[in-house]
Amino acid sequence: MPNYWLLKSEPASFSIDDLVAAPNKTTMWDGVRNYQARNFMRDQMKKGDFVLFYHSVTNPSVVGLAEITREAYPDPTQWDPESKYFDPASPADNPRWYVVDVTFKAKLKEPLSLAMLREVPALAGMELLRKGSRLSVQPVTKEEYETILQLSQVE
DNA sequence: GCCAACGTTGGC
DNA sequence: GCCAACGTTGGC
Repeated sequence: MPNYWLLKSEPASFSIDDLVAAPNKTTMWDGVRNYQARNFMRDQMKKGDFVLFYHSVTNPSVVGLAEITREAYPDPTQWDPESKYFDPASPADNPRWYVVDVTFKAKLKEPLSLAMLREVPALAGMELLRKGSRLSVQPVTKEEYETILQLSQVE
């Protein structure tokens, strides 16, 4: 059984169009530096899992669909002193941070804004809509995912 | 730009 | 182990 996820990204740093433009429409989801998010990626994400791609901060909205195409492996940026994600405290033999590969599937015809999603009763329990929710990698139920699909018209 | 909600750090 | 201080996220 596949899992369903929502991944947040600030479009100014990495947008759905950046994912479309990436080689093989695939990117390494690096820079996650939150343990709860890390645990989801490392312990639960499986190849073939479904992903909602969410733009935060600028016009917060679900903007597209993606897929997990490679399961967790160590995040190389944690050992790169040039990277802003550099973590000198992460041991080479016991990596603290992980990435997965994410591949583009589709854009929504129209973004589904946070404000719109808040008005959908079936989504009332979504982590995304919880006050103070900041988790950038979060599980979504199959029902929530399918509700989003129904609300959106995928290109 | 403001600020609420979180997560992390570090002194004790 | 507690908790104040600090830094960050992210909606508005």
